[in-house]
Amino acid sequence: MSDHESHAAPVDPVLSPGQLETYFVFTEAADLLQHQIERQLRTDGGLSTVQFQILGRLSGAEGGRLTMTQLADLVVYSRSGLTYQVGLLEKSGLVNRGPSPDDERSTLVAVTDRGRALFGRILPDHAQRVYDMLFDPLSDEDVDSLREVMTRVRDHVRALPPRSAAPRRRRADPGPQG
Amino acid sequence: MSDHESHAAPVDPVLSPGQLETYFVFTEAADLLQHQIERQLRTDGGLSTVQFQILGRLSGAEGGRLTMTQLADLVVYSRSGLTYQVGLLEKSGLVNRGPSPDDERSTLVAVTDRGRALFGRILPDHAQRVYDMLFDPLSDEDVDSLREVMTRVRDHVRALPPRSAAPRRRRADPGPQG
DNA sequence: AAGATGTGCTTCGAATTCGAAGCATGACTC
DNA sequence: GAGTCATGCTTCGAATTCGAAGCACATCTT
Repeated sequence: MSDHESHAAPVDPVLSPGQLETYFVFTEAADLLQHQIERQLRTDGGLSTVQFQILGRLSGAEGGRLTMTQLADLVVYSRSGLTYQVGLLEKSGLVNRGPSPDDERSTLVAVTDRGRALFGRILPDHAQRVYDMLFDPLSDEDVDSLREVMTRVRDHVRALPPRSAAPRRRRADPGPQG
Repeated sequence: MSDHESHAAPVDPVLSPGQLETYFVFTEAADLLQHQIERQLRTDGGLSTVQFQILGRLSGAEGGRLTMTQLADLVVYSRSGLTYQVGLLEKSGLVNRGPSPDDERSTLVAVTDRGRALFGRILPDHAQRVYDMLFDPLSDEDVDSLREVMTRVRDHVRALPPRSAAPRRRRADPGPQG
């Protein structure tokens, strides 16, 4: 034990006990919800959560279509994963893919009528299930508070500089001592 | 579709607009956090989130050991998935598996010293990262509120009757028609 | 105490996931 | 307008995921 407390003494924990507990409970609850939802959607409509989200985002989008990148960003999914999932949906006739007039590189994904119909058919049951799991035990104030807090967190995370997000080299980086 | 509006009239949406928005934002934020954390842990300690959670749960457990089932339940993971992950951790010498004295069927998983060491080494950075992402934009009251709300949700979901949870046939099921 | 039913874990197979690499188009500089 | 860097998407390979089925032990019933 040669710790004659130099400069770094008792090492303040970065997270207070309350924060740690909050983090754990948040994670646990989110995982539980996620698994239940996955199961429900699969059973009820034969869709995975991502597929459901894709249909939902497209149904809500201007003109019912979005580019692959926009979609990947909205549903928080990898590009390659999205390619795979959209491929499945297209095979099932729930979405279409076509070239973008604006940008020759882009692919526009659009919901089909069947896609909209399926989404509309599934939504009520899904909403009911979400209500039973998430909102049933919460008051209106709880919901408002939760929305407010999570919105702030989401915006904060989205605004954070991507940690190791230079997979593609950045342009002429002036560097540390530029 | 011979729906000549029978008893079910305008179909009140199950979720209010506020609830729907809350659900979306919650999901989005949780997914964002999850992805970031996954990446950070992988980069920083060579572990997946589940592996990290397993080490954490074991480190915090009485005697540093738990059965596979207890562990699967705590980290919210499938049994077979846990078998796989624990197998990986064992290969890396971070945990041990052994028979349970109480129940010959059970397997007891225990953290090794190396496992504890690794977990302890990784934790601070992880905590810092969680702070930056989740707690930085929140006040103390926000954190308290979030913990309280999520605790209620977690307990509620845990208490719910498993929806389609009869993967193994139930005992002498009288069946639909006796 | 034998037979039936329940529980704990692993194996197996099929589907999904992601990052890295590849390919094509766009944008910017000189 | 050729060269260079940036962006959008897909392909590829390797790793992970889950449920169903299988195996072994435990518990309950008669």
